[in-house]
Amino acid sequence: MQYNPQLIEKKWQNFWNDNRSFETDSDTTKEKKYILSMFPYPSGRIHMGHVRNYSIGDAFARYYRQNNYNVLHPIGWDSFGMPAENAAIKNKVHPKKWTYENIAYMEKELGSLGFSFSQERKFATSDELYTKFEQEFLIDMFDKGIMYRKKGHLNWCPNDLTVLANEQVIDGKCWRCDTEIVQKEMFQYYLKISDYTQELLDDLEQLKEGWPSQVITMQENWIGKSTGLEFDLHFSDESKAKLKNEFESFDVFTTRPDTIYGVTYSALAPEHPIVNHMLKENLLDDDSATKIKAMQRVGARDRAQAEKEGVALNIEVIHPLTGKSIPVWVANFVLTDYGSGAVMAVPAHDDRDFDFATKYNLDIKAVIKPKDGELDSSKAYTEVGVLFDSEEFNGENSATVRQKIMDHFEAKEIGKKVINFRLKDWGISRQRYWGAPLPLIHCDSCGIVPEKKENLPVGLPDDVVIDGEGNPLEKHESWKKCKCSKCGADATRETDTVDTFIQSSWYFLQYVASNPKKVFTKEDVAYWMGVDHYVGGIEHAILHLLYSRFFTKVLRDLGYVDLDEPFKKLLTQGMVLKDGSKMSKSKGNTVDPDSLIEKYGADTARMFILFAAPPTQELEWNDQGVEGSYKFLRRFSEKSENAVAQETLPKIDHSALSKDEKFARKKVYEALQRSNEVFSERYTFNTMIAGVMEAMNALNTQSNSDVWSEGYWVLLSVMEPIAPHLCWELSENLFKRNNLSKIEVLEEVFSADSVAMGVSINGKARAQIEVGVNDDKETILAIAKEAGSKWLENKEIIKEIVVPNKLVNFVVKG
RNA sequence: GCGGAUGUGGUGAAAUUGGUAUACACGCCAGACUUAGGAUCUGGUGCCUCACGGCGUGGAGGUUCAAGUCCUCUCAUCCGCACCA
Repeated sequence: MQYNPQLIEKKWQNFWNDNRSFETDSDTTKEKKYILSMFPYPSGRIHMGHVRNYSIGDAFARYYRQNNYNVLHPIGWDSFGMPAENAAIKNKVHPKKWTYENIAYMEKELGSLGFSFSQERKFATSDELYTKFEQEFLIDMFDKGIMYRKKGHLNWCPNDLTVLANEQVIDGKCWRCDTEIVQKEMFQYYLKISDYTQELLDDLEQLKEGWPSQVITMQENWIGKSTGLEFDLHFSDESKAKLKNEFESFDVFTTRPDTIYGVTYSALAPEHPIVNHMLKENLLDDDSATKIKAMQRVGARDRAQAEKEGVALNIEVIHPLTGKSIPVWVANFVLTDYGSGAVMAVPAHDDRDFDFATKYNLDIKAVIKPKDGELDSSKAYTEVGVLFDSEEFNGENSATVRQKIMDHFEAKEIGKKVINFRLKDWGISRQRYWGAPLPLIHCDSCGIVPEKKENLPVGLPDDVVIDGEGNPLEKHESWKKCKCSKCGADATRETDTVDTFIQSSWYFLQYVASNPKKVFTKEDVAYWMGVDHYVGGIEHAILHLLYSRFFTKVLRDLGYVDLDEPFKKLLTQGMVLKDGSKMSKSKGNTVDPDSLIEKYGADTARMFILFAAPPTQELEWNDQGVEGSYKFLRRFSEKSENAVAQETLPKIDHSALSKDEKFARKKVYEALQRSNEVFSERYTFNTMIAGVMEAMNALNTQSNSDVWSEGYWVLLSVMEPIAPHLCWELSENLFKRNNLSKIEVLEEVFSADSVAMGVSINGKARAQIEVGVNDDKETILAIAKEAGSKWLENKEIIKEIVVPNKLVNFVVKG
């Protein structure tokens, strides 16, 4: 058949639409597969990353459908977020209009690729229904204290009057107007992810089977658990008086209690309450106060780059074990939001403390030395060693003594063992319009109360002014006005909307809803969750995947689901590159999917993208490679003329076939076998496609029409997940599509009378032999000796090794 | 600095358990058909060598009858985190 992708692709896309071909089966006794590619943001047009993402997911979905699974393969739109609002500011388009027009256009693009998505379960997260369900969860979270409000330090742009996310601050300036960002303390809503850190860490264990190890590691590091000692450092009486008796002591945390006798100073973060107290009460000289204020102005990001700097506060604390007095400093390298924002400093055994002590000429006191060898006093010794100058702990191993010292502190009730996490509570407030409003009400007498559930959703007003200055909701007086849900008095709505990561933290649950107009039920979740294959970019390794895991656990505890982890298997796809770097508009190295499809068709695009590299690896774009995929599909189409139309798999007497015919059948079933392996464990679609090509090459060397027909019966089924349009067309014409289903691997084609083996001498390949499959070891050795006689002459054979079906190795001497 | 990944022909890449390294494709070369070919088909194609043969999976060692695969060290590139006490 002449290959005309434009014609057949349109034809089958219409067929699939008209026949609702990819909806789920309501029979829940069937075994299920939930195949999900991460949903897209409706930016305007699809790019190659999308094509790769959905081609991988679609291959899984189609494969499992052929193998009689009940397959859920949904898609939707992650449609809240800043770009819509930025477009509104720039082009005066309403965010809603911009978003939904983009969705319509991109749906057309995705449609032209022939992906087998469920159409009935589709939604956009900016749909009011989705917001309604989400607001119910948020109200429950607020009631249970999982969502709370507190003051936090935030990036604030004084020109645009809005909070910015960390990634929107570039070199300390607003990404849009270039204004210097200030740290502003304001009220924010948070989700208590800190209640779940230990579980999020522990449950990574059950994901190790199905998730890439690097993602597990990244999450472990991000959660950042550390165990150590927390204790108070008490001020001397003199210092207490100097601080006007406002402070008795402050907390420090250390993971190195073994170095406790080496503490020579203590350091506070510039934002520490004691520092602020001293500034406020004018307890510092002008010069010191100025320096500290300058430190406070530097953002966290720049501080990490800056040189170590400090100011002596001229106050002192008492060492908890030795009773000696220790000076207190302010240091720019002490983190405000980790631990208590204060540290004990051990310059002899910590690089940072060493640098600081050297710069300011502070005491350095070593208390650990190497087991053998001398202590090098020109730098900090941070390895494990033996304690000295440490009173009762002298001679102990520094690693094992940590527990003992912590026990000692606990026994004396001057400190305790604590676990610290790097992961902080999730700040979810955004002072933005295009997001889901927090369903909360501020009432003068009742405080902050949730909206009544029957009044949900709290939707967005359409008539807003979006000019990039401040939160449009804040300026919308009539929208803000409401009644208190508790006492009925006049009240105002909360104007913060939520982080869009909230929407993507549960969208995969709403897809399982058997009635898409209602929120998912426990039964839906019990049948469909977890996601069997989750496909997406590695860039979501931390945020999205961690938030989704957290949200799932919260919904479990709120009684919505019986589920601990949402994603069983995760496949992180590699980037699509051109000329060695990531495709991007600014580099001008993009390839437009639309024009590719127009020129070669969707099947070629899908095939190339799966053939050029394994899915987890980076993919280097190559126009000639695309051409190659197209040529293969054209040949695949044209050669189908060798097959004969029929409705069942032809029966073939294998023993009556010629060598080439036997070989062709073997290659065909090898391709099928490889396809089963690839989908169940390896995901290397490139090798699966190579197998189909090999089978085609082998079919071409013979002309038995039964072998051809059987070959097409099998290969069309194997290729269908990759190039569905062509395969449906050929299957329809040849086999009434009876072959697009589970096909058993025919073992008989793998049996052979003889097998090729290699002969090597001293491990060096020398000859090839052909032996009978039933030949015993002696016969094989005899044949091998004959073949290798040239290299065995006048040599003594010391050892003979026969690896059945593979090779014979002679070890010789002389 | 810490953590992770990758390194194989001219190129993208195969090699599933330690067992004939380079499957499949791109490119290139030659030939056929052709007025012509950037179409199609056939054959060839790791490197050195006229050949015999030798060398060859980033590099150096090691284990083994046998190493791309296992071990030790090392180099390069990429990614993530980065003063987390």
